[in-house]
Order: sequence, then C-alpha cells, then structure tokens
Amino acid sequence: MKKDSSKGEGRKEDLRPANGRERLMYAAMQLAATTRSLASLGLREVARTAGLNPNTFYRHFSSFDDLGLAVIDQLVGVLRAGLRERRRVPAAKGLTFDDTSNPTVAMERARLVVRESVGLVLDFVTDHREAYIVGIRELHGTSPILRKALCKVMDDIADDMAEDVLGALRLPLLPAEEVREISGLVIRQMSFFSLEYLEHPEQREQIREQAERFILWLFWGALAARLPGLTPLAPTKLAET
Amino acid sequence: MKKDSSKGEGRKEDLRPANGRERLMYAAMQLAATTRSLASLGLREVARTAGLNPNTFYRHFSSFDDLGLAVIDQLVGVLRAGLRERRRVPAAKGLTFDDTSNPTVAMERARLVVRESVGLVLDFVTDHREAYIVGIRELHGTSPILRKALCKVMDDIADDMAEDVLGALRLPLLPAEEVREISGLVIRQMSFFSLEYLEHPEQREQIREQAERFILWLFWGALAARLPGLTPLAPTKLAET
DNA sequence: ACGCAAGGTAGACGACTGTCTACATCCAAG
DNA sequence: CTTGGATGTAGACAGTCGTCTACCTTGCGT
Repeated sequence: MKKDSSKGEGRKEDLRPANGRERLMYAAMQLAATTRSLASLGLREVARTAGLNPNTFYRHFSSFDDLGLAVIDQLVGVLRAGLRERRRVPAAKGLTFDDTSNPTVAMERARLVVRESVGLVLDFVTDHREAYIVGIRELHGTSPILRKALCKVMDDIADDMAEDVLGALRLPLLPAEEVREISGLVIRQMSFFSLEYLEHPEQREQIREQAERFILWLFWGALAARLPGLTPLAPTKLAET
Repeated sequence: MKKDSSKGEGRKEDLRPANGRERLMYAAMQLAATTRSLASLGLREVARTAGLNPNTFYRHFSSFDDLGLAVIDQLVGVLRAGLRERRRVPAAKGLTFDDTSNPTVAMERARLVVRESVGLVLDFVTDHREAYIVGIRELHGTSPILRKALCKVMDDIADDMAEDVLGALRLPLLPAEEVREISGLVIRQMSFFSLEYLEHPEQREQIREQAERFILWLFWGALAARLPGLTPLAPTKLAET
C-alpha cells in the first residue's frame, strides 16, 4: 500500500526505465547532476530515489563502484555516440569543398563550419544536460578511474573533430598533428563554454559568439604561424612538434 | 596516553600550524586534495586527521560550511596573491618596451614574455599543488557558493593578466576588451595545462611548449583578424564585441 | 505440478556521523 | 587569589550508512 508503483498499473512516463538496474542508474545520474558527486553517493540514497529497497541494489551491482562505472559507461556512450551522429548532418549538407589554395577563402568557409559545429555542440549539451554536467564534474573529480575514462572520451571527441576538419576543410597548410592539437584545445575550451552556456541562459548568444571567435582565432593563429608571407618570423620551433 | 601530541613536547614541523583553527583547515585541505570533495568531508574525519577532538570543531566553526568557506578564502588568497607577487618579477626585469608599430617584432618579444609567464604559472602550481588541485576540483564541484567564489578568482587573475599584457606589450592593434577576452581564454586553458603538468611529470616540457604555442596562436590569430593587410576578410562581426 | 532461479522486501547488526551537554584545562585581568 | 573566557576533552543521543541473512513473489522449463 505504501509503494506507489511496483506493478504496472498506470506508468505514465516511459522515460524512467522499468528495469531495476536502469532505475538505479537513472537515480544515481539524477542525484549526481543535482546534489553531489558520484563517488559520494550513498547506496540507500540512490535506492530511495529509485523507489527501491536498499537491498535490491545488491541484486544488480556487486559494489558501489560497479554502479559508478556503469553510469559512466552509459554516459560516455551517450556523449560520444550523440556527437558522432550529429557530426554527420553538416558533413552530409555539402560543406565539404576542395582545396582553394587561398587560405583566407578557406577561413571564410571555415567560419561557416565553425558556426555550424559550435551550435551543434551547444544544442547537444542542452539536450543532455545532466549527463554532460556529471561528466565534467567527474572529469575533475576524485576517482582516478572515472577521470581517466572521461579524459579518454575527450580525446576521442577531439580525434573525431580533427578527422572532420581534415576531411572537410583540407587545409594543406596545417599538418595533421597540429590540427589534432588544435582540436584538443578547442574541445577542452568548449567544455568551459558549454557549462557557462548551460548555467547562464541569458548570455547564450554571447557565449556562442565567443566560442566561435575563439576557434577562429586559434586556427587563424596557427595558419599565420605557418604562412611565410604573413610573418617574417621563422616559426621553426613551432613546426617541430 | 593515546594522543600523540597535545602539549608541546617536540614539535618538529612548523609547517603544520598550531592554532586549532588552522590545523583543522590544513587537515581539510589535505583531505580534499587527496581523498574526496570538500563538501563531502566529515566533521569527525577532519578533526581526526587534525589530531583534535571532534567537538573542538565547534569552538572554531559554527557549521561545516564555515570551514569550507574559510578554506576556500585562504586558498583564494594564496592563489591570487602568489600569482600577483610573481608577476612583478618579469615586470621588473625590463620586459616592458615601447610600441614598435611592427606587429611581428612585438610578437617575437611577446614570445619571451609568454615563455616567462607560462613558466611562472607552472612553477607556482607545483609549489601550491594541493591548494591548486582543490581549487580546480571545487570550481567544477557541487557547491554553488564555492563555484562562484572560484570563478571570480579566475576572472580576477584574467584581469591581472590582461593588465600585464596591456601594460607591458602595448599592442595598439588589440583593444582592451579583446585582450581581456583572450586573457580569460588563456587562464581557463592554463587550468587544464596545469593539471596535466602536475599529474604527468614525465611530459612536463611537452606540456609547457604546448601551452606557449597555444597562447601565441591565440594572440596571433586575434592580431591576424585585426590586421587588414594580413587578411582581405573584413572581420567586422568580430570587431563589435 | 514441481522446482528453481531472478528480482524485490523486511529486519537487524555494528560502525560511523552530527550535535548536544557537561567537565577539564590554561592564561590573562581584576 | 579569584574570576572569566578561550580552548580542548569525554560521553551520550538519535540518525544514517553498508552489509548480512532470511523470506516472499513471479515466471519459466520440464
């Protein structure tokens, strides 16, 4: 009589899963996004918000670290798969173009790609607000295992971005390793931009423009360091990396 | 008989302070840097590692948030004052120079300033490893109060950096707001670089070079977006911000 | 019909926690 | 010396935590 929904009387929201395991993971994610860190969650607390008996926990997870890893795995899957799938949209919209041998024209087209990509990322993080916030939180958290896993995700996403940039823009002036390095810098900075974007909805347009500006500056600067005509300095030290 | 040092028999390390209040704050900082988040620390746990009775806590702090704020305040003071003081060294070493009206020469001198500043920051974070790690952790943590306080610190440090850049380099091509924006980007990215620098001592030289490259790219890109001779594009949208 | 395993529940245990009141120091002011 | 305040200690309380054993329900294969 006390439990509201144990059987299947009138389940209205199908968003909350019915598998006890997934209900526990959902509750843990929800708590981690709002209240505290993932590692500091309590077994009973998670079971309570999941509407389950504390002992049911042991039916699905051997220890509490198991749940943490399961949540992170699901989170990683959502983040990477989601961003991967969205990347196909601009790639299919014909933004690919040939080498123009004029870097400034390439940069102007790059501006369009950047605008599209920034909007894509920011829309994605608003769609998956909880997962993203938890991910960033645990990226700087206390558990080395979670940190390493999330760090790898960021690297993978940066690899994806570098691949996109190399495939779509075909900037022959920037070597692949440099594009990869710039992608890593952009992804890391985007994590900051995304958090501000989520937390300050009134400044969203401003943050969006700032992110676009940042990316263009970075590519522009790397190009300027490469073009001998634009700078009489010999950036030899920069090249050998 | 059970307590090791309550009176003053043979205190060897003067690093650990004697004021009960500071001993508690020191213990909290130490625990937060190694074990868990600041907000998830326990009263008894902190008192135990400080070698004090749990109830002594109430003599110095009304609640646990009090201690958190006190630790953050001290941490903020250490971070900002330390960086501020170190900034004087290069400023006094005669790195200031007049406007050269040649942006490439200015950039070459800027490279020296960047190298000096990056080394300064990285040396500072290795000197204050615990405080820095806790600060970054809580910057992305769960407590809105701590997050806001630490965010303000980052902004203040960015202001200091912008002031330095404007005062030392005198780049007339970049307006003050743009220098401020770039400073914010650099400071945020340096927080990532610093963490990697602390956690991967075997890659320190590489991380240092990457940080220097990043900063130069950013300034270079902003300059390229400003110089009409370097780019035929009219960066009007970039200018009005 | 029977057994049996997966999933969920109930209750209890020891350990730990925050908070409280009461007691023991010290050291300086009067 | 006495007084009082600042500081540290001891013990106890109610509550929560993780973990364990035992029991109940459901569904499925034979």
